[in-house]
Amino acid sequence: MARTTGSDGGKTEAAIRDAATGLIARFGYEAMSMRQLAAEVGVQAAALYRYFPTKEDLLFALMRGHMEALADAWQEARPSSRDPVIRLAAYVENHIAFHVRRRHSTHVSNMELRSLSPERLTHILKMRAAYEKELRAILRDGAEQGLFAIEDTGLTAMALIQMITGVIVWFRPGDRLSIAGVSATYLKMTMRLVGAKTATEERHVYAHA
Amino acid sequence: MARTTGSDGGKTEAAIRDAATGLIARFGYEAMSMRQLAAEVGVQAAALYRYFPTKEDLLFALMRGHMEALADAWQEARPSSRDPVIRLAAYVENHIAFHVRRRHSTHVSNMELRSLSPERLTHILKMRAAYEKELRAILRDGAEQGLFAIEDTGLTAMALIQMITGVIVWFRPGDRLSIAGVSATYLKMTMRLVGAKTATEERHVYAHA
DNA sequence: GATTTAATAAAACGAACGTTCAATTAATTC
DNA sequence: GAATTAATTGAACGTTCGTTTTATTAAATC
Repeated sequence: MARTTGSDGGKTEAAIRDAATGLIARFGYEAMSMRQLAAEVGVQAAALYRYFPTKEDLLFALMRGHMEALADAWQEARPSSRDPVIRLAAYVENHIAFHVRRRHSTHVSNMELRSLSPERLTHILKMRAAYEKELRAILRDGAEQGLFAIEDTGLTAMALIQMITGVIVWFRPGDRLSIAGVSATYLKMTMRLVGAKTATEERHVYAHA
Repeated sequence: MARTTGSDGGKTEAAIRDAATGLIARFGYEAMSMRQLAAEVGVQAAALYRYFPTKEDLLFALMRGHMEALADAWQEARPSSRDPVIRLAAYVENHIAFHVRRRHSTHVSNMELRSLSPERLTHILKMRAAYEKELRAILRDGAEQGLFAIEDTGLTAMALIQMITGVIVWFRPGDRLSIAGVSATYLKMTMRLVGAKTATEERHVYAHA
């Protein structure tokens, strides 16, 4: 046999990306063989090489796609308001929603960086840095306006990112908690962590004093 | 040649563990070959099999050793006080100090769980669960005594663990920040995150009101 | 100092790996 | 409907992998 009935390049490439994301997330990049991936797609191993010249090209394509989707999602979710509290809330909510929605893809991008060539590693890290820079800007603005009580903007940004990305480590859709509930709780923790004074909290503080 | 002058089983095993921890942390478990490890130790690949029957046995030994060391460190650092604030501070400080000190080992234990057999994975996860249970107990006690403002003990514990373990992702000894400085900042963020009312903060709140 | 045991080297095993190549068939173009 | 292009197969290549076996030498024992 050779070309199969109904075969289509576009569909096959998408199927490869999907299957690879799942397999790498589950077993790891090194542990996934090209033959295993081909079997998952329903194709022979050689067919993969029409779409991705090497295994590493495939990994890089997945990671770049993930980072581009993340940047796009944030552009879409970014609020027009200049209020740091509103912007921080939007950042956290978009981050959690995106990463839960794309759990496997996130796992790949976070765990397999060391399998990238130095140039490609740098490329992905730059995309990540640009995204994280947005959070630091929000924190800096909030601190300058006296809305946040922050010791170190860089440290706080890293702590927040680790915390909110960590959701995907334990969260499973259909758990006792809904995505919305988890997101709301993480938002409250975030606001306390940065020392934000919300209207509610101020009322509580005054009542207490 | 065969047995070499000055060769010693105890020393060789320790050298294998050290070298393996470094190599797996850098390149990943699957990517590290037994020949590469042997070369790092300064020995032939076959010699490794006198100490660890299989590659997976070696990985499991490293992970179990890491978790045991973590449990020991916490037993050592655990305060006699029953005050949740003091206990939480001790937990966070010990956690950060331990993980920074054993960065490579931590990376191995956090990233390579999927290379373990199901039984061994369960074993390591149980050790981890026991350690994290201590944190949940502290948070629960603090919440019950009205010292912490926490929505969900389990969620908060996970968020805290992700946050304070994340230090090792970006922290490099000899950075612009000292371990003590980072630890102090993370402790403040922790206390705010759980809504702890410290003496200092209460004074500040009252002065503000 | 002979004997036993511990530690290692050297070579080899079969299996699996990423990748390539030539052949073959489906879909498209003219 | 013939010619061309796109998609895929099946088989093979050389390499590397984890692991085993056998032989050899250093250290420990008596």
